[in-house]
Amino acid sequence: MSAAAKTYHHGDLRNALIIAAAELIEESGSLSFTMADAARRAGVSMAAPYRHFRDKGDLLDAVSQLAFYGLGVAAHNATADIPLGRIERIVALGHTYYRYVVDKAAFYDLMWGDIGARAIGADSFDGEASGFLQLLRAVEAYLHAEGLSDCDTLDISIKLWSMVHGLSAITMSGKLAYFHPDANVPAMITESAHTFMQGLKA
Amino acid sequence: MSAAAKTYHHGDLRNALIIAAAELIEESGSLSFTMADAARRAGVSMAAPYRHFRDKGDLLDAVSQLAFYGLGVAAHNATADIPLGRIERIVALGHTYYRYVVDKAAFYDLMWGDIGARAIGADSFDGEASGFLQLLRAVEAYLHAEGLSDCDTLDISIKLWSMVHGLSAITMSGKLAYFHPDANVPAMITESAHTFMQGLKA
DNA sequence: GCGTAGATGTTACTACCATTAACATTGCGC
DNA sequence: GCGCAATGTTAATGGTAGTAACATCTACGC
Repeated sequence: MSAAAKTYHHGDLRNALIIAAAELIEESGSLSFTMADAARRAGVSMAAPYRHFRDKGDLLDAVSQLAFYGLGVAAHNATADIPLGRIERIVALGHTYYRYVVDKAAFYDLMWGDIGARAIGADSFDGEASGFLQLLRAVEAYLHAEGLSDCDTLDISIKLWSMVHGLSAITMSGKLAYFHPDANVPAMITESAHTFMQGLKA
Repeated sequence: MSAAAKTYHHGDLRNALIIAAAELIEESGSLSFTMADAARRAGVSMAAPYRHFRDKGDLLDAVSQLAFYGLGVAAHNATADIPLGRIERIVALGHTYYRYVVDKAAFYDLMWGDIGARAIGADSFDGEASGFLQLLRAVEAYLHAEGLSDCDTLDISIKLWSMVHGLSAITMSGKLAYFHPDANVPAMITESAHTFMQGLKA
């Protein structure tokens, strides 16, 4: 059916609602959109969403997965031409992560905030699209190339991820600017990765 | 007046509300308490809080400051007997941070979440109680003791903080357990700090 | 084809919550 | 002590999440 066709049944309301919610979140810069807004944007009544999502949190879960997926895609695109084994590939992943957090600031809370609530349904990490999987690969290749094969890839990947996540989170919270207004965060990400890798060799 | 005395005027309602809100947040493990709840717990009508706080966000701001203050106190207590200049002092601060985030999980969103909203009123970092100030001191002393005086104390402190914050945040979000269920986070904090410092010397 | 079961939508609630308005009490400066 | 500003109270208002009862469509067995 055409986009303009008005049928009693929407056809793909579930996805339409996810997209509507994502748009509302991006536009408003917060998670406080109303179900009625999302429903209106999808062109249905305000009760219709409850046929597809138990409650608002359930809808937010779905948007969250979309956000994680988007991060994975961004990571893939950003590193496609950088050879495995180079630290530049790891650094590029870090920059992409930071950029994603900054650009999609409103998604941040959705992905990482609200501890416990949406923590369980973490299927967002499955599959090739997972940004973390890409980091694991890049780290593994780097460690191999540098003769650090006895290091724990998973352990190191998590530590690198934490560094970047922490820097991104602190920046976005506004606290960083409070005592280091002119911090160059991407540069710090690059340096941190290098310093850390240097420390591994010692 | 005694605690049980019922007077028309509460006497210290502002602080009573902050404490009530903090308790409700800890008990429920989320920020979704109602103003009516906080007011009831403080023993006043549901409209009374609005004489002291513009809205709920304003009350949350106040609780947030309390949370930061508590972190500073915890940091101070945890490092009192560890000499300045030792890396152990830095590591202890990291462990304290992590522990605070885990123990007061519900405060996490308040302190770091909701990007932009409460980001501006960052007075939480002022004064001696600030945990970050304590980190700065510990890092400065360590760099001096190790003959790394040409390093930028602020820059390194922020990087160390980010590492710990990232690890704490990722752990609390539940995502870490998804692919590394038996991760020993405190150990990772210790190792990260050592590896990073080692990298500085290279 | 056709008829019906279940999926999906709709309208019309309910209950709750943040916030405000109008009114009451009280402590403090003069 | 007097009067006013600060602080509380009760009673709306408006808005939102979620539910119930009813309507329409779609898919599938026959």
